Amino acid sequence: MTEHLTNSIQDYLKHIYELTEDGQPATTTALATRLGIAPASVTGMIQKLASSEPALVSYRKHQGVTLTDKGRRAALEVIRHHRLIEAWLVQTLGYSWDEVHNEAEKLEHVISEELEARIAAAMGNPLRDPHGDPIPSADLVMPEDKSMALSGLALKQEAMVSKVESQDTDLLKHLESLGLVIGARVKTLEVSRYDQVMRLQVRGRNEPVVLGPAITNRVFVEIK
Amino acid sequence: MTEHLTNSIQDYLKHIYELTEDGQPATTTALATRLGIAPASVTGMIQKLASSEPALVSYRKHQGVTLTDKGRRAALEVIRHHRLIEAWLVQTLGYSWDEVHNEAEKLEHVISEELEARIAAAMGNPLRDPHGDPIPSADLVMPEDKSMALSGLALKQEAMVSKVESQDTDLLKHLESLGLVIGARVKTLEVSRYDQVMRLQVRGRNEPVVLGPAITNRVFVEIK
DNA sequence: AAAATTATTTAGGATAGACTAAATAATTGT
DNA sequence: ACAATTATTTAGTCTATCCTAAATAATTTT
Repeated sequence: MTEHLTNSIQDYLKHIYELTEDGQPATTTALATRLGIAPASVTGMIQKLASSEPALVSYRKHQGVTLTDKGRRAALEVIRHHRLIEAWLVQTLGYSWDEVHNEAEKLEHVISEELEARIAAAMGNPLRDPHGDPIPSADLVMPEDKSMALSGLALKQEAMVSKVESQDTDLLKHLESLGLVIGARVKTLEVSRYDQVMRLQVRGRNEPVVLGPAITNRVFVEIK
Repeated sequence: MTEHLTNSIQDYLKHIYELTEDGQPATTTALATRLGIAPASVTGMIQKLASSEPALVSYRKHQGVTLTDKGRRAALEVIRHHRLIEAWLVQTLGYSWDEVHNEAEKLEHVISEELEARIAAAMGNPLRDPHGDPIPSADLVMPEDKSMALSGLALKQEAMVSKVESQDTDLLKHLESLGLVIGARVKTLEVSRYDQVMRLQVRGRNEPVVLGPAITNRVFVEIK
């Protein structure tokens, strides 16, 4: 019984993947929040995914959900689609990074493997999407992500912005105006670790910028 | 009550549009065949579309269906999406005209107006898709289609191939091998009108080709 | 024009995936 | 450790869209 993966199921798997990246099972409520549906509905779907053949998730009451191998591969497939599409729309249709998310959210479920391959080939098999997130390879291996939150950077340390974890258009536009885009070089001038506030020198910019946790926890860097 | 148009409803409207292009209402069975579902299911959906506010189709029992103005605009929107996407995939990802149909069939339902506009702009607002079908304009006007079936050409008449009405990959490949692609110049050498068989000179090709109705009724031409 | 055939509609169900309200389990605060 | 709070699950519904079987209407044949 080769189960057809509906849009809805693909979304569940994608979000479970993201919620379990820290190694912890995903909770019903967290999933419900992300999916924008009621917790009770999530429980129902989870039970179905856990008892399907083959099972896509592994689940024990009140213990949260994790992906099985099958489920993980399906999730990576969707994530690969999403990130390739974002990169493609930005590169070929002049979208900006803050505009592509919703479009990719819909397209990710309907492109064929053939189209996926053509998009990837047309762009030379990119490793990152416009937000800096790694794009799983065609054989569904997620590239190692060596980035760390800006808030984790030590004093006087230099690094390069490698990823921004947000789909909030306003925030993304703001970051752009600060020069905090993928590839930007930064150096910490002052850090207040407790509340994750920092003063930062952005290469190519005269004035340092002062950032709060809403930003320092969402902008990721790699030490060069 | 702004009804959300589901994929399913968009498909109904698109097929009703195509079936009613000859001015005749679409029958339940014809629609069912095209949609690949049971006639009874079509009746149910039609009744719903006819009684929605605003109505998308106009319907009287046993008399078939036609589109209302609202319905026609919705159908043209889907058709515009479909044809723009076909043109786009062919032009930017090297698809051939016989491969894009299924892909467009899925994408047509999920692209935003914004993406539609960007695709159209990137291609200079094309008037025809790769099959030669007219692409409705952004304000949903279908360009006049002056083409006629190849089988309707008179003896010794010259014309240009302007459209091919088929999604059959094998047929499309065959036509390609005969040189019968959009833009090809042809001249009728011999016609057997009764059974729609004809012998045709294709410009740039040494030997004439002999064609039966499976082809002469699906290849359309414009007299230059 | 009656009979036979074909097309269409009605009636009754199924499934997917959401919801709410109520019940239960787990966690947190004191 | 017990009470209060929060998270999760169960039970029962709802909507969209499909299905099959049976009934009816339209069309075609004779």
